[in-house]
Amino acid sequence: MSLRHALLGLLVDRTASGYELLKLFETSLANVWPATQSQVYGELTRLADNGLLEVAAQGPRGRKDYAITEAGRAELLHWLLTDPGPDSPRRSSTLLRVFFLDLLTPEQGRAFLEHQVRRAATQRDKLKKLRNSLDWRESGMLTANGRLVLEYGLRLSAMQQEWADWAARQITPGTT
Amino acid sequence: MSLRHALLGLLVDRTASGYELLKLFETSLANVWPATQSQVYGELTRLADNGLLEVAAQGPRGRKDYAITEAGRAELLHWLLTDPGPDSPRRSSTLLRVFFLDLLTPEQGRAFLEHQVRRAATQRDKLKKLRNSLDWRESGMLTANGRLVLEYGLRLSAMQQEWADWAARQITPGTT
DNA sequence: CTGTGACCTGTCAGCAGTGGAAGGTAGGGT
DNA sequence: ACCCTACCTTCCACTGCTGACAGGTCACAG
Repeated sequence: MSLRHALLGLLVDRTASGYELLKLFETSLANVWPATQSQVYGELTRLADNGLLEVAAQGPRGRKDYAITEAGRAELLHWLLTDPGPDSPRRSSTLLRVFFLDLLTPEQGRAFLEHQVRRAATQRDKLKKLRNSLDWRESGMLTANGRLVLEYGLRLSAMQQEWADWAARQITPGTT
Repeated sequence: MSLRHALLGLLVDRTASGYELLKLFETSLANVWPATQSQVYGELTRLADNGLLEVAAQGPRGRKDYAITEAGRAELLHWLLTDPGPDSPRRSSTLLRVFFLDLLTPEQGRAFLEHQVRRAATQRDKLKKLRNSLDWRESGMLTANGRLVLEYGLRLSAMQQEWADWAARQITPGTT
């Protein structure tokens, strides 16, 4: 139920339409909290009903510019100071597969893990490029906080790559 | 939709009741693919309907011992050889919060991240204890594959701890 | 002035997952 | 003989999320 807070957060220092927010999700928040179109529009109307947002202006083609209200700011602040609890129990179909990996031949198992190595490496490259592309200046929110999150992604993919490589070598230890 | 495959996997070399499977989820698979009671029982009947499982025996108090069928084995194997696709876009309310961390005071932000450091450290300790408790022998599935997954958890929590520590120091750089 | 594509919003069916209620049986301890 | 606990299953209401469909308007190019 954090979609609402993501939206509130994006509207703190700017007003935007559902369409714009959608784009923002695709770019900045995609790796942290993806959301579909239906979800965003639905949540926006709900937030407006609850008084956490208000329609600041009506644009050209039915466009609605949403702005955060005082109540919305309060709610956001309150959420930020709340304990996230155990970060949603991570469900990973990849790790689930690893759990049953001995049902395959060692060759197949190694192939699977090496595939994961490559996947992680690709992800890592993508993030590196992203970092280099917008590093300097650009005060558009991605400065302070965005960099922290980006760094997390980098470290995560690095760790995954190393782990998968290690795991692959565990399977067929002494291949002379 | 991988719950079915988790169940099939658990039934590969043993037969079990829904109740037992539930316990297995709580212990071994909890960190990789948690499941609730309603889900397990529901999926089991569905799997039996589809012929991937069969009721091998009826126990004392309505207990049903499920066994995997040939069709079930085939399905499981097929799934294992399938590309997992991009591992479910990870939704993290913690990272979402980090994204909006500059709405708090630097002190509050640092406190938040330091809390994450501690959380990760706790998790790490828990996993370490788990590893030490069942390392030797014990061929109960946790030998080969389980160790790989456990190692993933250890590396993940280590990474999270280091990252949160680093991030906390990013916020108030020169505290003389 | 026509079409193509970007902009912009809304709704609905369906599924996976959560949480909890309800109901019942067997076995062990006192 | 009794109760308590562990065992064991089924059902349901609710939420978050997905994917797709449906509908409309502005802007610009040819």
